[in-house]
Amino acid sequence: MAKGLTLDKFDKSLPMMLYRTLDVLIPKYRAVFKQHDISETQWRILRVLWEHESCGAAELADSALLPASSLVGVIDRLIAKGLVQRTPSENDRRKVEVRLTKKGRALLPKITPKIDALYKDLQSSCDPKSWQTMINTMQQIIEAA
Amino acid sequence: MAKGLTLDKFDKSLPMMLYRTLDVLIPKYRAVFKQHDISETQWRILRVLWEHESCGAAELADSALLPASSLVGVIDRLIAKGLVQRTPSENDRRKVEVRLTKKGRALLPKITPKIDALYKDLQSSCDPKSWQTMINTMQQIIEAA
DNA sequence: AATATATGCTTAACATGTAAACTATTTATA
DNA sequence: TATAAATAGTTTACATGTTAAGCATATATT
Repeated sequence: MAKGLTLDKFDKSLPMMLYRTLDVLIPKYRAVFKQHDISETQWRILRVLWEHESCGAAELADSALLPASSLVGVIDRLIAKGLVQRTPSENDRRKVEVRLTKKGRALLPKITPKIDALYKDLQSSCDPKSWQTMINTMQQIIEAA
Repeated sequence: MAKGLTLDKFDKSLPMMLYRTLDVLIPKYRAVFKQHDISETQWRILRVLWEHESCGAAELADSALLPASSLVGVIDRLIAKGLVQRTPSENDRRKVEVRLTKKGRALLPKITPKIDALYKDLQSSCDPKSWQTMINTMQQIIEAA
């Protein structure tokens, strides 16, 4: 809020606080991803595939918090980079399976430690109890919705 | 997370929780804004202008948490709807002043009560102390950044 | 005053989000 | 089984985000 005007009630509202928090966190992540020429969105895909060998598009979109229609282009670009591949499913010919390539899999252990370090650092700037309350309260809001 | 796969550590990470929380909140807001044919982004602009008669573009972008380059198009579309106007500043000819039109100002009291009600409802689903801890912890993260 | 630098906004190119429609299958139902 | 309905993914059109560059004006330096 360097030059920002003040509208206290608005500024401290939950949506604005969520946006603002992301606005300070994501650039830090992006700086890491940029070193490996991927976007934060692309990272979310890779991160899911890392733990789930093969995913249908719907699962993948859901797990990475991407709208299905956005996923298409993101996967296209990951394929162009040789990080994932798309295979039509055999059982259900509507489905598509997405999986990491060797190159994609090789990328993850290079990035993950940096991200983990970043996260640990972030977490250490907060009281653990407050942190947990923050997470739990968000979880509660999500579940109540 | 209807169909979402489970990656507990990832799912509960702060960025993902922030995204997920926004993902449940923003659609509720959008439903209100849609009734008045504006987007959530446009609303943030109007909301700021409501309390600040006339804003330079930089202030406005900062206050509404929009990148300056996005602001241009958003303002263009708000002008097309007749809700705001752009006036070149007299003192500094680089600057532009943005302000509500009569129509724009008239829109606000129609939307605000619905948004306030929505917010009150949201807040009532949480323990006030937890809520405040959540907000404070985010504020702390923002300031630490 | 002349030049350099900074500032404020805009433009451009591309990635992603949003909403709705569309296609090809599959599954359910008459 | 023929038809309707649901599902999986894609496409489209448009709004917005991201990054970098561009342009005009203003300010600082010499």
